Amino acid sequence: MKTTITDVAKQAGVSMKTVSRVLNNEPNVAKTTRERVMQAASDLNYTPNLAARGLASSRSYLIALLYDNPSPSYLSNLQHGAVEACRRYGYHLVLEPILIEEVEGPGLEARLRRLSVDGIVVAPPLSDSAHLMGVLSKIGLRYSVVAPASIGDAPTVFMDNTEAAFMMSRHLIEMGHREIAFIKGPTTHSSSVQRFAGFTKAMKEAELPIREQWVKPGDFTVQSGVDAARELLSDQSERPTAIFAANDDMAAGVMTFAARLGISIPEDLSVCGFDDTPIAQIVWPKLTTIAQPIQEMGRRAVDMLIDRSGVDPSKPKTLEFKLISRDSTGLANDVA
Amino acid sequence: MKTTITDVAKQAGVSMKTVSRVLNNEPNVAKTTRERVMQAASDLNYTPNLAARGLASSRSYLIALLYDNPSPSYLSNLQHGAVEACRRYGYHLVLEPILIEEVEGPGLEARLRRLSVDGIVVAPPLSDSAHLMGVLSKIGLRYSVVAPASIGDAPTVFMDNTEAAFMMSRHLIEMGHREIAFIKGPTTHSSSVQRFAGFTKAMKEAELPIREQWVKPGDFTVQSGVDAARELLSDQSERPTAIFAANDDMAAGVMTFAARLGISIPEDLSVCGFDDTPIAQIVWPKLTTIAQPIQEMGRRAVDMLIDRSGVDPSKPKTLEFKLISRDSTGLANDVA
DNA sequence: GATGATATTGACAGCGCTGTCAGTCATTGT
DNA sequence: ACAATGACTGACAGCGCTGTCAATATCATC
Repeated sequence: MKTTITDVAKQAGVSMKTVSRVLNNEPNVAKTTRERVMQAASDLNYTPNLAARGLASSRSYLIALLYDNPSPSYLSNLQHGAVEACRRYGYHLVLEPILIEEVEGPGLEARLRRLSVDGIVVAPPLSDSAHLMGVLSKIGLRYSVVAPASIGDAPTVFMDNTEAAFMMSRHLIEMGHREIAFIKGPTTHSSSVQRFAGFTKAMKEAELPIREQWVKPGDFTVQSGVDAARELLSDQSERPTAIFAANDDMAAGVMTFAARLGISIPEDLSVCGFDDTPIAQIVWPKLTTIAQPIQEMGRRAVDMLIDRSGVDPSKPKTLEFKLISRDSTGLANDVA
Repeated sequence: MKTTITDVAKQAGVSMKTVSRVLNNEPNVAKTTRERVMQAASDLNYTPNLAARGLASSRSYLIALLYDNPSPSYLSNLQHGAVEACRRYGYHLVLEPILIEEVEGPGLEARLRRLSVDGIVVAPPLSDSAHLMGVLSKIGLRYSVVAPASIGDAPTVFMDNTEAAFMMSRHLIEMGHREIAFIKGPTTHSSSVQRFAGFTKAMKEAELPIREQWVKPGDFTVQSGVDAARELLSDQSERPTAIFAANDDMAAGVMTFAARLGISIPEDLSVCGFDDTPIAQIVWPKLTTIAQPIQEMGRRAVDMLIDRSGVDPSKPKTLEFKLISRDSTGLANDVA
């Protein structure tokens, strides 16, 4: 037999409503009453029925995380931050994977409607989809966005990819590199577009030429890094002294390929990545990269959803990145 | 204004109950009625209110995943499988991280009680805790376990770590290795204990000696792999020809250290890992390892929770592993 | 000591759905 | 033809909680 709020009320000698007030930390309950109720509740091992509470108050105490399989470590960090924030507020996080291909599909709206959660956190790359945001707004679901760029008018947590890539490029330039190659990410991700933009900006500012053949496409996989490296490094007479890969996996691919060619890092070639995934510390030498505060992003996204005081949707919250200089970048070796 | 089941009933000209029957796929509804209701529901863009449904039927359509930050890729795979299975049944997965230290603590029981989900999937390493299972049973929560070993009488999904490690060891032995070192995982994980047991068994069967100084402790981190490798490889005159690390990260650590020493893999040294994490394909040469069907485990764990037909808790479901032979293992080079 | 403001409490009516049970048909068997 | 079966449907009473609103108790003020 499940104990209900009525049992507690009886035990404490008060009305159901008063028990409810105590349990929800509402004001205007006498201190002694509050204590009596608390005691009764713990005596009876009472736990509220979430469904009933939800039905009566039309809240679910659930937040959904919408994502489309990003890298495990990204997801795991974001989740971690989000769950932590949820717990602070007594909420729970439910997982809702949505393939980016499904976003424009017909079933999406029904699926989101059916969700019945109090709020939604949209993670990249879904956060690039204006269409998705539109549907969310239309349905009237509250949501916040973890995004590389701010779109729409929902609360957004933000990291300046352009600026980060700019700093990283400057880091290389300051070490004397002039022949810098770049491996791009998928052009559908706005974050990878921005990373390239940051690189371009730094090169322009330093009045260095961007050689077309030294800008390679990639898709964020290790393999695409290897492929790009093959093209970049095979011509001995014309080699860049540094390669900036738009993420760590591709940078790892570059390092792998360089190792096979006997090119030593960072003496003959500097390599840097982006994201500071676990792999950055696994490769040898350890990878210079950009650390994003992903957990913090998850936390903030949930904060903005639940505690909307002081949230101005028009002002996305910008979080700081960190350039982590490890061992894969070094002074340029002019011997070309 | 949210549309309710009453609206649909009116629109279709039937009773609420009949709408409910249609929506829940209950039998004994005339085909034409069913269609009329469906039509009405979709016309009105109706979506059931989960809280109300939950209150009335005392089901929540939620499954919780209990975990204590395993590696991101493990978690991500398990989740993926679990979420997929949940979706098939119209359930959702909520995340419930629990630190292993908290398991014995006082707040745990209250926290689990408060959960109000229909079922719980317990992931390793929490699944090693008999105490946790005890609490779960006591509360009367239905749960299933993803575990390296079967404990208690809950439905369990199972992979035979011992057997897998045995096979891997045999793989090395068959390639002519006799001097094989082993790097253990944390002894608190039953899976790492089993992996070592499998290794021992294979060595015994092949009548090969297990040298004590060639069995090193580790904690599943890359660094511990590096440390173990340092001890294992620094004495040139007495080097193993193969190293079996109890997980991929440590194997990667070994490879990194070997590279620094100029030891080439697999010519001078064979290395193998366990788990087939993404890193196995990132290192060079690619790592020979054991692939666990983690996603499948997540899927099964949820299946057993929701569709209990044909589940015999006393017979844990054993899933198959795969030995993936890549490039980090090769024939023993007898030149010692 | 009377007045209004404020703090504290409870009665009651649902929230939107499903379980129970009873009722209406159409179909089958004898 | 009549009972017995089974298919189909609906009325109704909650599930366990919270919102609303009214009632009462307490306090400060002049």
